[in-house]
Amino acid sequence: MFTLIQLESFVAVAEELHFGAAAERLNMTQPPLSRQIQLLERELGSQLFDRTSRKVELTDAGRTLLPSARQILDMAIKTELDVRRVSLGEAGAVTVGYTAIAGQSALPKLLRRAADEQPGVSLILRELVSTDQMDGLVKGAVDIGLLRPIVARPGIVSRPLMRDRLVIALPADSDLAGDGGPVALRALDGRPLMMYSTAEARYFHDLVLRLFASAGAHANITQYASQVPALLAFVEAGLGLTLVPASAQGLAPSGVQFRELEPSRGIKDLNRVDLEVAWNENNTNPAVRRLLDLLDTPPEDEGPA
Amino acid sequence: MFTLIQLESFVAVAEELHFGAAAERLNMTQPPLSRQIQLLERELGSQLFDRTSRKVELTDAGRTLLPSARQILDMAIKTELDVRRVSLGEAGAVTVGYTAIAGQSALPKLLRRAADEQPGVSLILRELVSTDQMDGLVKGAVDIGLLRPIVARPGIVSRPLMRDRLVIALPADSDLAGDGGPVALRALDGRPLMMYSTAEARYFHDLVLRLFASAGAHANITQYASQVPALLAFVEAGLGLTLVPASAQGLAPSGVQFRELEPSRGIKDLNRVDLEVAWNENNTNPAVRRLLDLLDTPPEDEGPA
DNA sequence: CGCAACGATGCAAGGAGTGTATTGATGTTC
DNA sequence: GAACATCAATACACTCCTTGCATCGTTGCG
Repeated sequence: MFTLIQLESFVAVAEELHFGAAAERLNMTQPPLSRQIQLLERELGSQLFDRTSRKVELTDAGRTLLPSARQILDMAIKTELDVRRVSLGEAGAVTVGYTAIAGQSALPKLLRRAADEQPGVSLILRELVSTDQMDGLVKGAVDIGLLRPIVARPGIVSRPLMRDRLVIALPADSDLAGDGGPVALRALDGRPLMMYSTAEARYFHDLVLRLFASAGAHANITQYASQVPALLAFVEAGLGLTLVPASAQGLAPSGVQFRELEPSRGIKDLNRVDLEVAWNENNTNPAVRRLLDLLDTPPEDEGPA
Repeated sequence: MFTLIQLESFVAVAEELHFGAAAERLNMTQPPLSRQIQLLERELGSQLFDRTSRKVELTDAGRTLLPSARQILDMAIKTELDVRRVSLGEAGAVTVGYTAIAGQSALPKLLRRAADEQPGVSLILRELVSTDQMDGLVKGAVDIGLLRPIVARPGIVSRPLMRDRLVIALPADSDLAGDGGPVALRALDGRPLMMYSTAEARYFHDLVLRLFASAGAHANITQYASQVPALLAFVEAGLGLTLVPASAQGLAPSGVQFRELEPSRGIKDLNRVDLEVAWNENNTNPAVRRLLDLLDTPPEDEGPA
């Protein structure tokens, strides 16, 4: 694993394209700078610069690294500032975890109410899959989780926040649209399917596959995305169809239409998308308590009437 | 500036909450681990753990650092894999920069066409403000920029991609909606305004302020966000109104309506949102050329008829 | 071809980091 | 309250790493 010093060295050379000038900028001499770059190249197994005594140019690998290097360094600086800020006794920090889907529904609400009613609270927002949120809640790294119901862990309490279901998103001119009524899942057999990325929305990925399997239909996945608007954009573009939470219909481009899943045997029970708010009962942060109170509403089923 | 090793040490202790177990996990002994944590605490000026010989607990500062530390380490690993991948001679990598707004319009199109017509190209996507994109184009860190027109730089060529304008987004029950015709900007005077974050959408932030100034109206900004869908969600929730590109109307929740800006003196010329594609004429990457060809379409004015 | 510029390499010195051994503090049990 | 086990912090010695100075080798330019 490389060091941040090596990344800084790399960025300086990549921007100056001259080892001597870069060294001067970093307040060091050229030879150790040269060696840091070589160490980095060895670490990454990649030549980062094509260089002679007269020219220094970035390779493809170097050009790939540069924006990421900058981003990592920026994050390191920002992180240092965040930690100092909290440490200096500013308003309590609350770390909120949310799933990709909660980011489209429950999170905006929480943000709104927090901004209105608790302007002094510093929210640290982390998009995490539900299992990682639960780990974070157990360990104290996450104060509040917006996650799907999973196996309870000792010390973690939760409460229903939202209940939803999946609906079919079709291109405007799809032959599957019919008269506007529910569509059988079997009718989706073999159609190009826009699917949730397993890294960011594994629950939905798995739920969709379970729905297909229960209907004996083949899920022909041709594209992945982690965000519902991206999936819907693919549908609008005619790349295929997808299943999204009913609550996401408000995000739809105009060239997308929605249909309910026909509630055949097995589908009705499977097609359930719950969202909970969870926290660690040993969490003593009063700002967390206050945020939880903001979310103290009964479950609601969202979707068009 | 801390080291990634220190972050790894911190994460291990934060997860184990026991220096001995964390040291074992890191294949080192406890005393140097203790010292790494102390160095990190000194570097950040913050106590990260409250600890005795019997208990180790995260402080607020520690809890703030933990998710960021994880993210930085994740990014470092991902970056290393990306660089190796490019270096191993896989299909050419193309770094595409895009503004927050282009991410809602031009980018999805590019992605679609690239996936269809150039499946072997590895796209590295970076959301950057236009000036940072231009810097990246000059330096070679960005191959293709999707940005607003800014002062040309030597060696950078550009081409119009999209032309747009701002429209008013109102809650469904707004008294400003009138009969559906254009609304004067003066009528927005003092209304709660949802505004673009300067960090991510400075151009739009500034354009909105210029429009207000030219109409002699006061921009009463009460919320910031970096993404159009978030701004529209705020409008739907009744928090106020906003100005968005006409092309974004397809993203609107059902509880939001749009009105044109009345083309009074000054407004018509100011209310112009252009998007260009730019690249460095010295860029020799053939994959870049091919992607540029995909985007070779005349300017179009997007919006409802 | 000669020359200047500049990255790479060799060497020495100082600094940084590790493990072993030990100390000091903290909870628990009796 | 005392004894004890556990465990983080500290001291010391040793090894490795990093830096700067000096020099070499290569590259473009005139």
